[in-house]
Amino acid sequence: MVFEEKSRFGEFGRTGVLRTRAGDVNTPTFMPDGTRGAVKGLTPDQVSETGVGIVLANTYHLHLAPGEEVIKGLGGLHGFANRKGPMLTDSGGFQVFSLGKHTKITEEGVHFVDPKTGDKRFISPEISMQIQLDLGADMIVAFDHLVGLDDEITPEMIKDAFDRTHRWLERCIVEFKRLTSATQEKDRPALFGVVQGGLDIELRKESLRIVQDSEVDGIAIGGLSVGETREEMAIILQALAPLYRDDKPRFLLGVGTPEDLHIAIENGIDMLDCVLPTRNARHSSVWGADGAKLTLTNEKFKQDPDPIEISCDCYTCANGFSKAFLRHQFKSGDPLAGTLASIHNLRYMMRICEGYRK
RNA sequence: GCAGGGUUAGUGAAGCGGUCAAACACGACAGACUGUAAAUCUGUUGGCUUAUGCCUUCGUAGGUUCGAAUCCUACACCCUGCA
Repeated sequence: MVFEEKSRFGEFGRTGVLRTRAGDVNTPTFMPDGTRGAVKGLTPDQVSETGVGIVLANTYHLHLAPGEEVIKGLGGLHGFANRKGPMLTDSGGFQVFSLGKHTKITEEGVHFVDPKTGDKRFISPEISMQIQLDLGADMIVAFDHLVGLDDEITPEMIKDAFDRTHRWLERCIVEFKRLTSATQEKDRPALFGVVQGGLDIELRKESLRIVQDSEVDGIAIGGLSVGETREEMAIILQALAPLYRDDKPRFLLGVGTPEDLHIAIENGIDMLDCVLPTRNARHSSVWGADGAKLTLTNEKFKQDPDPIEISCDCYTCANGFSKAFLRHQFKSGDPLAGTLASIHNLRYMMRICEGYRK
C-alpha cells in the first residue's frame, strides 16, 4: 500500500490517494463498519453507490463466527462478502474494551468468553495477525489495548495500556513479517499501528513517535470517542496534527459524528470509521440539512412529503422517498426503512469527505 | 328459556374489600446511540400540575361498608353448554 498526498488545506488538512492492493481510494474518506462482513441492511453495491471506498469488518466477530478458516476457504473476505473494493479489518482490540466484563487481559493476550456459546477464547497479538491475514483484508490493524475514560480509570491504567499497546505492536510486526515473508510487497496487506495514551498529550505524542518509528504502513489513532468530550478529543488531534509523517495514512478509529469528522479531517486525518451513521439510521435517526439531526419516527413527519434532505444526491433522497414514507416503514418495522436511511447517512458522511477533496 | 362464564385505561390482560390512577404486554409519544454482544436500549403514557396534592375512572343504575375495580340487587351487551 502506498499513500500519496495530493493537496493541503487549512493548517493541517490534506487530500490524497490511498493505493491498496484492491484499488485506489481518495482521501479523506469515511469507512462504514460491516462488523460481520456486511454493512447491515445494505448490499455491496448499495454501499459503493454512496461513494464509500473502504469497508471495515471485525476480527473478533468473524473469528467467533463463522471462523477465519471458513472465510479463507471461500476466497477471503472479498469472496465471502462479495465485495471487490478495499476492505479493512479491525484487530479485535476494541472488544477487549467494550466487552471488558468478560475479559481477562494478560501480557500474553486476552482471555474472554464467547457471549453466544460460553466458550473460553483467547486472542493475542500473534493470533490477531494470523486471523486477519486469513480473513484477507487489504488493511489490517495491530492488536492494541485501550481503556475507557470513566472516573474509575486511573493514570496508571492508561499508562499500562499505553505500554502494553507498544509491546504488542512489536509482536504484531514480528508476526506479520513472519507470516508474509513469502508474499511480495505489492500483494501483502497494509498494517496499521495504533496510537494510545488516553487524554494525556505527552503520552499521545510519545505513542505517535513510537508507532511512526515502527515498521507500519499506516498510523491509527485509537482510544478516542470513548466517553470524553468533543473538546478533549479535539485537543489530542490538534496536538498530534503537526507531528505526522506525510507518507503514511492516518486513520482515526471509531469516529464519529459529522462534527467530529470536520475536526478530524481538518487536523490531518485521512480515514475514519464509525458505526454511528448506520446504527443511527437503523434507529431512525438521520442527519439532514444544516447538520440537523432528525428522528424519522417523529409524529411531525407523518404527512411530510419531502425527502430527508432536498439537496441530497443519495439514492433515497434523489428518488424522492418522503419522510412520511420512511416514518411509516420504520413504524411498521420494515427493514427497508433502515436500508434507505443508512444509504442517506453514509452518503451524508461521504459528502463531508468529498467537500474537502475539491 | 335454563345453567354457567364474562364486561378493567388506545388494544390485550392482571387485580377480586383498604398498600389501586390500577401489574404486565403491545401500541402511542419522546430520547439515547462514536474501532457494532446494538433492526437495540431508556423514559413517559387518565386529567390538572410545583406537588408525599386534587379531580375523574374499572359495562349502566342503585345498595352494603369507615372504605368497593373487588361484596349484593336490577338492567344492558358478549361467550359457552343444555334444550
